[in-house]
Amino acid sequence: MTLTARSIGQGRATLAGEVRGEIERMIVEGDLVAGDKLNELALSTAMGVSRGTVREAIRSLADSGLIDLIANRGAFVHETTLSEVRNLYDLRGAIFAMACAAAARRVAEGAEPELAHALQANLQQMRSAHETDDKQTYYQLNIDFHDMLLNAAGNPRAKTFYDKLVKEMHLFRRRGLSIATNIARSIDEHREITEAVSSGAAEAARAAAEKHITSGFARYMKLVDQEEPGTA
Amino acid sequence: MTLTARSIGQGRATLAGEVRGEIERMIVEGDLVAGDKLNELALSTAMGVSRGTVREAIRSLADSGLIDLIANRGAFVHETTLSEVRNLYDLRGAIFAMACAAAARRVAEGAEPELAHALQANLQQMRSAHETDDKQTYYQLNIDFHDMLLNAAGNPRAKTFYDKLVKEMHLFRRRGLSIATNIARSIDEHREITEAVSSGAAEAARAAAEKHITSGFARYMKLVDQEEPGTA
DNA sequence: TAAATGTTAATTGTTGACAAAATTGAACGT
DNA sequence: ACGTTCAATTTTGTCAACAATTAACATTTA
Repeated sequence: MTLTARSIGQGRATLAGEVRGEIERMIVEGDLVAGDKLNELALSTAMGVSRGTVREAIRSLADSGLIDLIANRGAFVHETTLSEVRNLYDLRGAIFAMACAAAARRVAEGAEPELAHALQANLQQMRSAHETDDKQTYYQLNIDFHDMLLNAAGNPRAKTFYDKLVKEMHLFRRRGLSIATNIARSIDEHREITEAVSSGAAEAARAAAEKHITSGFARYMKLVDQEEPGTA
Repeated sequence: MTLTARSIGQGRATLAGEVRGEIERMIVEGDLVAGDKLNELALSTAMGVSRGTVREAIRSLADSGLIDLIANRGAFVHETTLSEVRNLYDLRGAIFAMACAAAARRVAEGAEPELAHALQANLQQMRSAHETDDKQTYYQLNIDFHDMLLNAAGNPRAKTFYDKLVKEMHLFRRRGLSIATNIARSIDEHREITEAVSSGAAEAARAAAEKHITSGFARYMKLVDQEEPGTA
């Protein structure tokens, strides 16, 4: 592969950074699946860079949770177990709840004059996307909704970690399970969050956000269970 | 420096892992302070390993938040600002609250038969350490208390992240501020958490845990403020 | 003097080679 | 067949050298 032009995205001032992004893409897009081994030599020749550079990229990815490192044996795409998914949902719920509470406080302080309007707009678009059954748009709006709140919380560290969690959860979304289950219910939960945040009610926002993630997990579990019963 | 024998701590199967631990120690113990530059060559000759190995160690530390990486300029010990400390406290509170709620649920399920007793014992020891003004012991017991709860939550990922946060917060604890302020109050908050978790009351445990971290932050801020007013 | 420019030194980025460890698989015996 | 031993091969860990970038300093010029 030749390093493409679009690679000039963000953390890519250096070659290793570019390679890192490429490997991450391979994992997220399913080129590499859970359990796969990352062969340093193979990757380096495939990408036309040196082994050391690939090695550096892999090391940098390891802490993100997408990759497991075993000394003298190599790097493997992390295999997320069902119990880990539960843990990830718990963590994500905790972060998101905290972020929504913080966002609500900032709204109350007048620090986020645009937020209420933006959330409301997103909610409306989501409803029409649902009506027209536009999954693609719905999916993006859903991401945007959570991003807006995370950004409004004014806690960049929280956002970074949240994004990591979401990325890692995608690793488990292999079996083609559609994420979108019970959309109507999910949208209503978004409405609750929007109202609480917009009115500056921190505790209500926190509770609504936590509930949203928790029931999201429940919806997901239901899907998994009916697909492969008795794996829990 | 020659790599000491005690280096056989945890992530030390490989040389780079050992170097990483050594650099981390330097940062935590104050050998390297915020803003300091990490010179690859200097470190490598000092430790008697190759530059590449030091480089790998530094890269691995970067994601932990202790170190900032700037392309073509090098690695610097992260300078934690006051607003970042607030963010870290918020995050830590969210994780700890979630963990305590999870621990309470596990107690309710009978999955943690030892926990209530262990927490109670810790509480008692803490009280006597406070009476005899044994700061060293108190400090360790405080760490143990939080560790027990994080472990009981059954969420290793949460514990890892929590530990990272605590480590990063230590970076800000330069100016010799004693961490132990209003110990009596802190112990009473521990009692609240202990009671909620022991009785399996998840929501109460969550609230008590969150309050504990929040008021810990308030106590800390009071100290900082009276030391250098007008920095917030 | 101060700003701009050119030159040199120091430091990071990248690479290829060598050493050590792990995996593979064939030969061997039971 | 089955497991064990051990050499051959592959793969990772470490190192030292080279290239590219940045920082420091002297020199020129307005």
